[in-house]
Amino acid sequence: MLSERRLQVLRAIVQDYVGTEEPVGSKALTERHKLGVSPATVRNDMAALEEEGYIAQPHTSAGRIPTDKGYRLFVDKLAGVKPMSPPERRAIQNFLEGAVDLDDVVARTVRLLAQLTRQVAVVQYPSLTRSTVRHVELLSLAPARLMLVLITDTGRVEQRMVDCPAPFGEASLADLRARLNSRVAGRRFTDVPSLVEDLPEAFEAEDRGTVSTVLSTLLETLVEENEERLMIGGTANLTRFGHDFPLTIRPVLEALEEQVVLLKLLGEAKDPGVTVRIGHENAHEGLNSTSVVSVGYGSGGEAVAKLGVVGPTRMDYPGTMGAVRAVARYVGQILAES
Amino acid sequence: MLSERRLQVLRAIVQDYVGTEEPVGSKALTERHKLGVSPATVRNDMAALEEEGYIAQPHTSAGRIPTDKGYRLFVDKLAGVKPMSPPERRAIQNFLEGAVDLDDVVARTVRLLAQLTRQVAVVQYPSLTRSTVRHVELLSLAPARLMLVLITDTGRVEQRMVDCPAPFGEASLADLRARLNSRVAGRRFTDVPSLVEDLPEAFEAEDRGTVSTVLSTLLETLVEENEERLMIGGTANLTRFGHDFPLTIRPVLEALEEQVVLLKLLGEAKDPGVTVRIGHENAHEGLNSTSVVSVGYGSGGEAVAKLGVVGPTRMDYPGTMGAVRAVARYVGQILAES
DNA sequence: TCCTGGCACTCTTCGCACCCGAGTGCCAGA
DNA sequence: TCTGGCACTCGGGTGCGAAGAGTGCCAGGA
Repeated sequence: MLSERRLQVLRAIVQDYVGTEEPVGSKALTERHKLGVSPATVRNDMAALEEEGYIAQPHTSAGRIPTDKGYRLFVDKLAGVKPMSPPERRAIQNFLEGAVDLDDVVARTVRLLAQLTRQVAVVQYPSLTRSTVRHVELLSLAPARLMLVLITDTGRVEQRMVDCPAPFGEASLADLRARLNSRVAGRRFTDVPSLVEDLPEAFEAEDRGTVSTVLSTLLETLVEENEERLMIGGTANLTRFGHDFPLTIRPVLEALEEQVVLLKLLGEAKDPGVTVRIGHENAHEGLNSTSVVSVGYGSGGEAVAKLGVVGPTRMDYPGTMGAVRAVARYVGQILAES
Repeated sequence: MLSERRLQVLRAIVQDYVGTEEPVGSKALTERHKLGVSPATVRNDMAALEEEGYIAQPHTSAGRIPTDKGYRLFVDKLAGVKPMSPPERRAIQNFLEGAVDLDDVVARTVRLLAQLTRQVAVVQYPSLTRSTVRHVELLSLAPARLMLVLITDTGRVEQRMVDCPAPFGEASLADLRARLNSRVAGRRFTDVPSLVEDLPEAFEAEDRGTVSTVLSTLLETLVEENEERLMIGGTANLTRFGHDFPLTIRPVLEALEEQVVLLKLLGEAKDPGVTVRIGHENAHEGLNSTSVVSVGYGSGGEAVAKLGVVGPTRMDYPGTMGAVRAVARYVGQILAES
């Protein structure tokens, strides 16, 4: 177990390194932090911390920088979440309240997060699977062609074309629309399949094929998780990454373009609170020198999607976590109101 | 007027510089291109080209690189559009045909363009203003709350909330829905305002307020050009920009995040064919060292939106123009089919 | 037992001088 | 009008030495 002072030394190293972006030495540490001990003592502590794998030196005779393990300890034990100041909170709220529709909410959230954290922001659209159905609409586009429109309680709209096996009359269409809505409106997505199972039986034989097709399209839409979209912003902040960054930035940009990777990344965060994945803790190789700070957000008490930021492992964790948490909270509120 | 040979020299300089990314000297030119003259002659030609502002040297005693003006001449007079090869065409078509909905079409187009050109691809969603209305749907969410859903012929869906000044009965709603659709379905957006102008008069006095509100929301949605969205991809290709690129890449990333800037950029291209904007021809400062190759695309004969790529001024113009043109053509086909 | 000051050692990072080569401009001659 | 030759320029790479930052270790003191 590390002594209290050694933990303080680690904390100081992390803070200084995050601030200066340069390896921090024993002398500089004692000057900038009131540790009450001499550089020599700090050197001993540093040697111990290095032994344990919390810090490392880029080359012999350079200062120390925290390792992933060091950041992990820092995040878990040494630093809390820095709450947003009241003015910041008001600014967040004001900015989000101007949104006119779901796209706008997400777009504003991305910009806000990117600005607050000065990092790359990722916001997942409210997921379908955990939402409830607000309304299902059926439109006849051609004799044997329907459009299915699904509206969720988070204001999201999905549409699908349906090619009917047989022509479908306007009366049947109205009937189906009414029955469908009376059964599923207000219900959770996961409950829908069992609720509509026996619906074809209520129709004439000639219409059953079409009804089944419509239903299966609806169910497909409901479970289509890979359709989950996300929005990214603040990529310009990647340029603050480091000096050697042509090599660093490229895999990150590539990873950010792979929606699958990002969705998986956000999905991994299971905690109710803010989740931090540091460096190699990220499964994706291109993100091995980045940290991901993510959190779930939702309109009710329950999370329907995730949002977060991606930045260098050398980031201001308390501040970033605070910003992410605050934004998630306010987005949830906005979604609940709309 | 420049002699034929000098134009050839310029062409050779552009081609070599695009290939090698290094300033090209007179000796190297005569070795790599069969100009039939000695380096000394080429030097004279180069001096003339430099005098005219088509090329420049980064420092004394370095090779020459083309200026924006030089690229402009190259694009206008010295190089055509390189057509895609049949296999490439087939690949494009196959890739786009797998798309399931409009979002998917746009997403695939972006990826395709980025891969083909190895540059940043920008695709604007089919614009509302030039489209026609396929269907307008009205849903009652609460006694005094409606949702307006607008479906366009390009498969795009827009939804808006409408807060009614007075409760609106289900019968009135059906009436409005029917009248609205009979008037505007299949019509162009620009014609809609005059078509619905007198609609409130057909309703009872108590409903007129609501009808007007619905109509004005609809009209707002139709003209809301700033709502035009776009999708960006291939930003990782920015890392191939150059050596000094921390400074170069940043303003580009920032410009790419400003949708307004990009929309304006694409919008500027008025030509029916492929438009190329080189370096300082781009109004936005951050894009002064990039070129934008863009073209309109559409489902019918008419363009409904734009797409293009953003890359360094040192790019393969013929190839890029060919790829952009081909992709636009096939996207148009796909949209027409759906 | 733990902290401290001192000291020798290790590396990296300039700054500087230097050379080399690519490329140029110009000129005289074909 | 083109060509070959020649002197000149300048950026990039290399080698060396000094400076500086930082470390590890050790012996002495609370």
